[in-house]
Amino acid sequence: MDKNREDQLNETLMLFYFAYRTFIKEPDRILSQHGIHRLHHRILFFVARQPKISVHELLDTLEVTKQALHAPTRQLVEMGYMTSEPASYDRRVRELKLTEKGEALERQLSDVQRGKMNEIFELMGSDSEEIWKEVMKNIIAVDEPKTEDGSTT
Amino acid sequence: MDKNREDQLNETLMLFYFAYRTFIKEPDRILSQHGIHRLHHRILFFVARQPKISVHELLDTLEVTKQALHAPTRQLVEMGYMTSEPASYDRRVRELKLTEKGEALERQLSDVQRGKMNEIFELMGSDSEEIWKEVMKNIIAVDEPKTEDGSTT
DNA sequence: ATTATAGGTCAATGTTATTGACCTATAAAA
DNA sequence: TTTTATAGGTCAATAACATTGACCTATAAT
Repeated sequence: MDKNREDQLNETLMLFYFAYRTFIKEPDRILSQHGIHRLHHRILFFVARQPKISVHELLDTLEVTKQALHAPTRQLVEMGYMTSEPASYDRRVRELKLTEKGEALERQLSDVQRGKMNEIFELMGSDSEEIWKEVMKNIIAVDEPKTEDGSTT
Repeated sequence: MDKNREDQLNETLMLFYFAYRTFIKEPDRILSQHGIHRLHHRILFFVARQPKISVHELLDTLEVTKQALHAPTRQLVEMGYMTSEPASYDRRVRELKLTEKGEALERQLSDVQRGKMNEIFELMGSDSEEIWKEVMKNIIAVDEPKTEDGSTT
């Protein structure tokens, strides 16, 4: 790989780091006003996307241990942002759902990020949205488990 | 904002989170084999890009306190990955530089990321690289300080 | 001489995360 | 029906990573 190409790729590495850091800055500022943190936002986000998600599914999504998830989850329930009720189909399973208060906070936090992405994609055109997503999907793809014949599961 | 548009933007939020997490996974695995961590990679990366960078410049780049930077920096020097020498122009300033051993480790870590990005951009075409970078630059731009007349500094 | 800058260090604190152990409740399988 | 597995909660110990605050040396600039 020639020097110039390496410099271009180094720029992408820097942009990835700086962009991610910037992207979570404002939500983190809002979270801290409520005495909660990044992981709380992630929980709120994924519970909002998939109401009645189980603790187990959330663990698999976030790739953390249940001990790491437990404290923030309990806090969110205690603060009235979320409920945790036994599932009718299996009383061992807890179904997590946002309350109206939780939905409002999740909206406030994620709207900052959705609004910024929307603004950029409107500025740059809808092709940019598809391409940006495709690049990100390709990055994630490396990490996905494969079956023995090489097909993705 | 209609429901469908919100769903599309939610997908971008998920992709950003999952892609960033995947992107640092393999370097983190290598780092842990050496008993060091994410911040060490960041230090190695920025010192590699800008040899003779001062501690102060590195603090500004990484946006951490000097107390947070200090331990990892000292470890990297003690482990023989980096040197810290007084600058000729101002003996208070320490110039950080990678040793050959440090350059090799930085290359090993960042090549995983550069290689992945290169592979994706080759697959998707050079337009995708320019567009992806432009989106990321726009995300970073929100956070940049502005002068009174609105021009970026 | 005084003040400011660059950097190093110690202490206290707190979040995020880990591994390991152990508990209850419930469901599924033998 | 007894046994085993699953879902979840909790406690403890540990550790990275980060903060604020305080204080120190050395050097440069005023």
